[in-house]
Amino acid sequence: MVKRVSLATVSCPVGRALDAIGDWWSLLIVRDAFDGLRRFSEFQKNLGIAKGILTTRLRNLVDLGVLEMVPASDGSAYQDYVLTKKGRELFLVVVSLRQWGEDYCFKRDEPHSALVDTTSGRPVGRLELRARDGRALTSSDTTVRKLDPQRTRNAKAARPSR
Amino acid sequence: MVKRVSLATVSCPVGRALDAIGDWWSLLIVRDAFDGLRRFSEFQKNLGIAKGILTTRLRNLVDLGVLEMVPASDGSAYQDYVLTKKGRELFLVVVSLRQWGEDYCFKRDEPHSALVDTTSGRPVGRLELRARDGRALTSSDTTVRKLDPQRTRNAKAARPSR
DNA sequence: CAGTATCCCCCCTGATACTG
DNA sequence: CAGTATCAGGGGGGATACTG
Repeated sequence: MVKRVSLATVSCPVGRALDAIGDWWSLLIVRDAFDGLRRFSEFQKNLGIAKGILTTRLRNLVDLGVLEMVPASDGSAYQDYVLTKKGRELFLVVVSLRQWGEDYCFKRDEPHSALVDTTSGRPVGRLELRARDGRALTSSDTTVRKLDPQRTRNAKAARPSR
Repeated sequence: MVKRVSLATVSCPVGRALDAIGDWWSLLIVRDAFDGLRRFSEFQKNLGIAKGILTTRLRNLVDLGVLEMVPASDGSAYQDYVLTKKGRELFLVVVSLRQWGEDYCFKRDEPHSALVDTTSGRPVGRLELRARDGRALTSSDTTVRKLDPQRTRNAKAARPSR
């Protein structure tokens, strides 16, 4: 996928992560994969995405190593798209978005889907960030230690100035 | 910001969250805000974003209630853009992206910025999701309990079919 | 400094039709 | 079903100039 600017080489991990899966559809596909969808048509129907776009996105995610193609579980001639380890480790990204969405993108009492612990069937707890010694941390307890003064993006990399 | 398709009304919190802050620049702006940037020019220089785009994005984030404008701390005639509570609670989204980026978007020994606990100056721990009873959970321990069979997006909401 | 205004291009997106 | 091919459009995105 060609982009205007590339964040693939910036020193900030957030930038690189967004470069990989920060586009409009990718995380939704990953979310659906967590929900058990595997087939082209399942993604297409569930997302309402155009086939061409879906093809591009799936290929991109496969190239990135987030999804992999495996022989279809139902024995058909096609492939299933399943999460790799790299893809499964996007779990907390999806969960963090889910929790924020639940907290701030719904009106009171407006129903939404919920993430449940399969063992107990009860909703999961809140995500937490802790210090090495176990103290819970919020944004005000942390700083980014920058390792170099490099700019956030690699200036002019994407397009020669006219 | 006008989009082709709107996810603002889907029942999945992930979709709604992405509808709000899932575009190319918004989370980068939020990340910079966590890093202490407040001024228009700071964002503009650090992101390398065009001024017009930045204006649009900042306004969108203010409209969403993620950022708010406050009188400039240096007494100048302009405004500072600071995170609201809603914005600060995107912290874990940014952290999850950061940790995934650190794990999968850098070569071995390639330097990257790190999030440190200000008190100890040491890198923070890993994000964790736990069940209500305290057990750590991974993606395979959870399921989404869907509350209605509504489609992921509101079909045809954005554009009448031709 | 902090935007606004304008121009323009390219790519993303979506729709439709087609193939094995 | 699982894509590929093709086309049209619209808007995101960048550069530049301008304003208070």
